[in-house]
Amino acid sequence: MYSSSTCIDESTTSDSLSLSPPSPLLSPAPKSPESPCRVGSGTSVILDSENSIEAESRKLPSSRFKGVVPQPNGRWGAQIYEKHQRVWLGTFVEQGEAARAYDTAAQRFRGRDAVTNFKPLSPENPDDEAELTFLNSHAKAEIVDMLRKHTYNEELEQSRRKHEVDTNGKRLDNNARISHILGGADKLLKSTRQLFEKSVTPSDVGKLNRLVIPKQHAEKHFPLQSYCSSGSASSSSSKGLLLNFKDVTGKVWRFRYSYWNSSQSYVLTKGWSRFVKEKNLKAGDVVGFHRSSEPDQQLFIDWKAKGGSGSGGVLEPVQMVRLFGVNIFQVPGSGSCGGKRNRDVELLAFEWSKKSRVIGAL
DNA sequence: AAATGTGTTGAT
DNA sequence: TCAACACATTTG
Repeated sequence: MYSSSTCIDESTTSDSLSLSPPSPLLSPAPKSPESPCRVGSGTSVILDSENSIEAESRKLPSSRFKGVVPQPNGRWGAQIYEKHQRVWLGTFVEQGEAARAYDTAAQRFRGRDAVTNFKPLSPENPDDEAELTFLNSHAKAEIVDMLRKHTYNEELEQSRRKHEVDTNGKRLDNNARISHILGGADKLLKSTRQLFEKSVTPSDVGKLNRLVIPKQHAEKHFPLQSYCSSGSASSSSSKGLLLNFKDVTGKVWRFRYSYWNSSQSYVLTKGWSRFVKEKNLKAGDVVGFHRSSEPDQQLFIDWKAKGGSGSGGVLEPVQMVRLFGVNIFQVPGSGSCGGKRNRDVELLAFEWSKKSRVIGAL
C-alpha cells in the first residue's frame, strides 16, 4: 500500500480534506474526495464533481484506504483483522483519520513490516523513536482503546513530554532531577487558567447523564458552531463536539458537548455519567474547567466537594512530607477532615505517582 | 432516530 | 485477511 516514492506529510495534525492518498496500488480509480455532508440513512446520494451520478445508488462508497470501511451515515470506520477476527478501531469523520488509525493499529499489531496507508514509522528515523516506544509500551488493547476514543494523539503527546523530560534529566544529578521533574509538572499544571466553575445540580449528577453548561460560559469558552449547517429540518440537537479533558490524575475524559434545542442549553452528555460515578460527584459539588495556555490549549477538569474550604485553583496548597527518605506532597487536612471523600486520596495518589516515577527513576 | 459496531459472507 | 452489506445494539 504505502510506496516510499509517495511522500505523505503525516506530521501535520489536522486532517485537511485535501489529503491525497498514496497512489492507490490496488483499488480502482480513486473516487472523488468525500462530499462535505452526507445525511441520513444508508442511502447514499453521490454527486460526482464531473457528472452527477444517479441518486439511485444505494451502495456505500468504498474507501481507497486499507482498513477503512464506509458507514451508513457517511462517516468512516477503521478495522483491522487478527486471528480471523475483526478488531474495530472506531469511526471517523474523514477517511484519512480512519486510515491513520488503521496504520497505528497495524504497526502495533504487525510491527515493522506492516502494510500501511501512509509513511510507516521507521526505527531509523529519530523523529519516530518516541512513537515507536510509545506503541510498544502499550498493550494492543490499550492502543485500540485510544484509537476508538480518539485519544491516541493526546496520549502520545503526553508520552513525548515525559520522554523529553527524562532525556533532559539525564544530565542532572538526582536532586536536580527531582526538582526538574516536579517543577516541570508544577508548571504544566499552573499554566492552566480556570475558565469557569459550576456547582452541579441534582440533575447534573442524576439519571439524565448530562451536565448543563451555563449558557454564558458555554458560549464564551466552548464555541459550538462547527459542522453541518445544511438546512436539515431534523435533529433537535446539534451534532456536537467531542472534547477531551484531563483530570488531576492525568486521566483523559472525553465528553460529547452539544446544544439541545429542546431545552435551549449546552450540555456535556456522553462520558459525563462515568465521570460522576468515578468521582462520586454529589449535588452541590463544584466542577471546574480549565484550559492550558497557548501552545497546547489542553482542557482540564477538576472537582471539589460541596462547600469545601477555599481555593478555586487547580492545585490546593500542598505540604512536603518525608517518606522513604524522599519528600512527597501531602494535601493538608486529608487525614483529619472527614468531608472530602476520595478526592484527597486521588490528589495524594497523583502526587505519589509523580513521586514514584522519580523514585523509580533514581 | 441517528450513530456505532457486529454477524456474516464471498473474494483474495 | 479483507471489505461489503445487512442489521442489531447503543446513544442522543
